[in-house]
Amino acid sequence: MKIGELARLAGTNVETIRYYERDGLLPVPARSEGNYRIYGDSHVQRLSFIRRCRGLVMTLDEIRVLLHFKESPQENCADVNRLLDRHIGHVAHRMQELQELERQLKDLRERCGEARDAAHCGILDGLSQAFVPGGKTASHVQGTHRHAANRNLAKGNQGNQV
Amino acid sequence: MKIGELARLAGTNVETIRYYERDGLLPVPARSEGNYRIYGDSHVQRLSFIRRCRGLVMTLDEIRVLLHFKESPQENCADVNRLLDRHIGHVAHRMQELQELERQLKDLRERCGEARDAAHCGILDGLSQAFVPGGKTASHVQGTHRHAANRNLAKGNQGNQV
DNA sequence: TAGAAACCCTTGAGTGACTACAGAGTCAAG
DNA sequence: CTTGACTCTGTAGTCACTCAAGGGTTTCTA
Repeated sequence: MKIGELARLAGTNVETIRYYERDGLLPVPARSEGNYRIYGDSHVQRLSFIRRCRGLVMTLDEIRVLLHFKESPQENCADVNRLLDRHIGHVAHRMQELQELERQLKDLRERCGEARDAAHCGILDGLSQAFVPGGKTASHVQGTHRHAANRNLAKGNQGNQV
Repeated sequence: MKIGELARLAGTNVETIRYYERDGLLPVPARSEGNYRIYGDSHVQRLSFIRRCRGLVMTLDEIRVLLHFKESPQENCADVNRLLDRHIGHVAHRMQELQELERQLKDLRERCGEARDAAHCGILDGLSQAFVPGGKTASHVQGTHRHAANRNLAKGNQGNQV
């Protein structure tokens, strides 16, 4: 099959497939006479695996580790477990941060019930004072502002994220 | 004061300040004889405002709107309220996504209790099957994977996020 | 069989909000 | 006068794509 069909089957778009190939996540496929990439079932499997992992907001590097284990069935999978545990930790951590963030934002929102002139807006006042903005962040799960073009995965944003 | 002191006072780093200047968030400051940027209290105020907003995971564009209102005290602040409401919505949405994500990851993790060979790892098995990876994402709040160098704000990642 | 439409190719740039680095200049202390 | 801390500009890198230009190939329809 050609790249367009692979894209449809795996729910990706074509540029992403070519990007994964450049990035070494997908093997370089055969080419047709007209220089078109030619794929088979194994590519569908592998790409689907990658997209499912991305749907779980793993980084491409994490996915690389998982792919390595898929290809080395005799190895011990303890690293897979560790990777997933760490990833779950990231997600949990990010959720805590967001909860704190939500609390702060709601606090702030309550400072200005109705519209008035900006000089007396409680929100702007609040933002001008030094309330403490939580702590540090060290996870990799992202994505609240995302405007367009997310086709069918929980990408959240262009980086990777939990 | 010079840029280093401003950075310390506002809890930013120096490159970020220059970046904000290029990006139009901070006014172009005066220069010393030796071509050093010279800042005053108003810069500290403004930069701190920006960093507090960033701590609440607002985008630089959102912050630009807020700065505009701070500078136009006679205008009606209804847009400020709207902006914050939308932002809170983004955060809430992202939290729901993360909850779903956590559920899926924990499901997956339970498939492989202890280490064995990768050929029989329930996690790799699970990732190879077609469980549905949630829905689309359209927020802008990010950040679970973030590895280093987050100094003192809830950045989460390099994009912006809720 | 011609032409159009749909598909594919490569290359390069753009996204957001920084971060890092190279190579040079400035300044204060010892 | 040297050392080291600080600053300057400019450029490239981050992450995971996404988009567009400018061309070639294949397939469908008239």
